[in-house]
Amino acid sequence: MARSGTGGSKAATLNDVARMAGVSLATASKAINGRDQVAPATRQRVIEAAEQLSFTPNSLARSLIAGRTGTVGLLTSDLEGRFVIPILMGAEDAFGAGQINVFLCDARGDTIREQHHLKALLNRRVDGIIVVGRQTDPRPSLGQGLPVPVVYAYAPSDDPSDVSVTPDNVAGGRLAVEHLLSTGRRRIAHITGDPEYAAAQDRTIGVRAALAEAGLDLVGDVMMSSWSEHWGRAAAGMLLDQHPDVDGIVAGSDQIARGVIDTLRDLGKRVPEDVAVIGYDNWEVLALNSRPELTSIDANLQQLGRTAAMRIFDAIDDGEPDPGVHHLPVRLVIRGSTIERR
Amino acid sequence: MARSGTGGSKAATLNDVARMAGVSLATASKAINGRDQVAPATRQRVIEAAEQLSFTPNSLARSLIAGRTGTVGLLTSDLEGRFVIPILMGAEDAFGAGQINVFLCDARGDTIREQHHLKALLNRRVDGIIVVGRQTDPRPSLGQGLPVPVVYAYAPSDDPSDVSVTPDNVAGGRLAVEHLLSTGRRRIAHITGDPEYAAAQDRTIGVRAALAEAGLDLVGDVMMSSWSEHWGRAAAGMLLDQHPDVDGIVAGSDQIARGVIDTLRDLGKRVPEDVAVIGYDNWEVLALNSRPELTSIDANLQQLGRTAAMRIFDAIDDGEPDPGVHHLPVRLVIRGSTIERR
DNA sequence: GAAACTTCCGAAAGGCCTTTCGGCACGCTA
DNA sequence: TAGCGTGCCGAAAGGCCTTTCGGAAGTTTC
Repeated sequence: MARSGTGGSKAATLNDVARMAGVSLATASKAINGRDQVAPATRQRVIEAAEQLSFTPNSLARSLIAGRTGTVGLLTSDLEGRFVIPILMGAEDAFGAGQINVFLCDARGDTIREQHHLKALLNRRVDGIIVVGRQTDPRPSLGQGLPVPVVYAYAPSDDPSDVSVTPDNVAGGRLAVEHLLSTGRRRIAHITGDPEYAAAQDRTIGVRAALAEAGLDLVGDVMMSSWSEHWGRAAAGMLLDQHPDVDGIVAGSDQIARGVIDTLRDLGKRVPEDVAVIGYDNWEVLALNSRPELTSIDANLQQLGRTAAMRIFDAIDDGEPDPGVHHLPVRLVIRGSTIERR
Repeated sequence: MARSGTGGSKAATLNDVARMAGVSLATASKAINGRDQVAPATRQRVIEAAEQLSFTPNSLARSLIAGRTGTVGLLTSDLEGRFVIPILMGAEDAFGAGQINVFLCDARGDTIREQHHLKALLNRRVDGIIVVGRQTDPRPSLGQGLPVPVVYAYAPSDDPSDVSVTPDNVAGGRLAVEHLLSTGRRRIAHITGDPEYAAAQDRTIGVRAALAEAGLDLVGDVMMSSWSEHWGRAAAGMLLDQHPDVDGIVAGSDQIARGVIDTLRDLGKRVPEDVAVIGYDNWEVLALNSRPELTSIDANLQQLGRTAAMRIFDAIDDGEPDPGVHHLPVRLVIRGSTIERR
C-alpha cells in the first residue's frame, strides 16, 4: 500500500504538465482534451509530459465547471434483499458504459438513514438518484422538490407523478398458468408467500385471470403464508391431502417450490410426470440444484436495473420524464419440473 | 420527478445565502460551519437564510480545497458472487457512519474493465480503494504506485507488501472437525468443492490438522469436485457405499451439505442421530431451510468488510499500513444437523 | 480622553480545471 | 513593401467554497 505516486507524493496537476511541456495552462488543457487550436507538435509534447507525470485530470474541478458530476446515487432500502443485487448490477453496468459512476447507499430500511444518505447525495451533486426497494409494494416518495431526477426501481413510489419501474407480477402469474396449461395440466393449485406482499397478491391475480380465461377454477384456495421452503412443504402436504388429483402447482417463489417438490417426492408423486411445479424468481442456486431442475418465472431484474439507469440518463439529458409505474415484462424459464426431459 | 428546487431551478450557492443574510461570503461560511468569529445574531440570520434557500454546500468545491473527497472506491471483481455482498454491506456500513460515501465498481472479472474503473476512481480522487474478490485465491496486485491506500478483501493480493484481509479457512476446517469430535463423532469424512480453490484446500488443511491432533484419520479420501448440491448428493452416495459406518461429514459448503443430507435421507440414515453433517458459509437461505437445519461455519463476512473499511480509514488518517495477509476469525453456528434437539 | 484590547466582519487568495477572446507571428497576396 | 489572413498560443475569468489576515467598530483601563 505504498502511497507515493510515480513521481512524488502529490498527484500532478495540469499546471505541472504545462510547465514541463513549456506551454500555458490553457494550451495544455486543449492539447489533452483534443481541442483544436493546438499545433500537432505542441500537443505531442504536452501529452508526453502528462504521461511522464502520470497526470489524471481532477474530476472535481471538472465537475465544478460543468455543473455535472457524472455520478448517480443508488439508494437501496436493504442490500440483503436478494432482488436488489441484480438490479444494482444492471444499473451499474448501464452506467459504467457511459462514464458515470455510482454512489452506493444502503439505508437498511431506516427512514432516518435514508434521509441522511439523500442529503449526502445531494451535497455531492449527483446527477440523478435511483431508489431500489426490496419488495414490489409501493414505498413513500422522496418528494417532488428534489433538484435531480429520481427513478424508483422494484418498489414503485406511491406518488404517481414519480417515475417507477417494477416487474409485471400479474403477467408473471399468468405466464406460469399458461405454461402449465400448455403442458396439459388442468387441475392447478397455487401456493404462495406472505399475503401482505403486493408480489403475492399480484401474482395471484395473474394466476386467477389465466385460469378464468381457460374456463378453469383453481384447485382449492390460494394458500398464502410465508416465502419459505418450510411453508412449501407444509402447504403441499395439506394440498395433496385434500386434493390428491392436483396435477400442477404454481409456487409463489422458488423456495416454496423446492419445499413443494420435497413433499411431493416424500408422498411418492413424480415431478413432473404426476405433478408439474413451477417456481418464481428463477433463483439459480435453488432452481438448478433442485431435483428435477425448476421451471421458473424470471423477473429480468438486471434488465430492470438497466432500464432504470436508462431512464435516469434520459432525464438528465433532455429532462422529459414519463411519470407513472412502468411494469416490465417477465420471462418463463423452462426446466425439468414441468416438462419431462429425456 | 420534478426538478425545481424549493426556490428555483439551480441549487443555491453560498453567495446567495450571504446576499440574503446581508453578510459577506466569508462570514456566511463561518456561520454555517460553526467557526467562531461570528456574532450569534449574525450566525442565526445566516442559518435562516440558508434554510430558506435550502442551501447545501457543494461537496465538490469543498473537496477541492480540502484535498480529500470523503469517498472510497469499492472495486469488486464480481457482484454475482454471493460472498461479495456481505463484505460490501459491512464496508458501506462502516463508512456510512463516518460520512464517507462509496463508489461501487463492478469489473465482472475483466482486467481491462478493472483498469478502467481504477482510473475513473483515481480521477475522482477517492481517498482509498477496497478491492473485493470472490474467491480466497490470491489475485494480482493493483501495483504499488498508487496515490491512495488500497486494501484487498476476501481475495488477498499476491504482493505481500499490500494489505489484505481474508477469512481464516484453515481455522474454519479445524473448527468444523473439533465440533464434530465434541459431539462424539469419530469416523469423519470430508466432501468439498473444486480442488482448484484455495478455499477448498485451506479448509481441508484445517480438517486434517484437527483430526491428526485427535489421533484420528479421515474416513476415505477427501472428496473434491464442485461446489454444488448435485456433487454433495453424488459424493455422499459413494461415501456411504464404501464407508457405511461414517458418523460425521464435513461439507465444504452449505450447498454440498444440503446434497449430502438429501442422499443420507434417501439412504435411510438419520441426521444427526446416525450421521452429523456440518456445512460451510452459513448461507441462511440454505442452512435454515434444510431438514434438519444446518450447522455451519460462518466466515463473518460483514465483519470482514468492516475491518477492511477500518483499515482504509486508518491508512487515510495516519498512513501506517500493516502489510500482509490478515486472516480473520470464523465462527461456528450450531443447528440441528450436528446436535440432536428436542 | 487616549491607549490598548476585544469582537466581529470582509476582501482576497487559493484549489484545479475549462473556455473565451485578444494578440503575436508567420506567410501570402497585391 | 504594406496589408491581410490564418494558425497558435496565453492571459484571465469563472465555478464554489474555505481560510487567512487586515481593519473597523466598540469596550475597557489608566
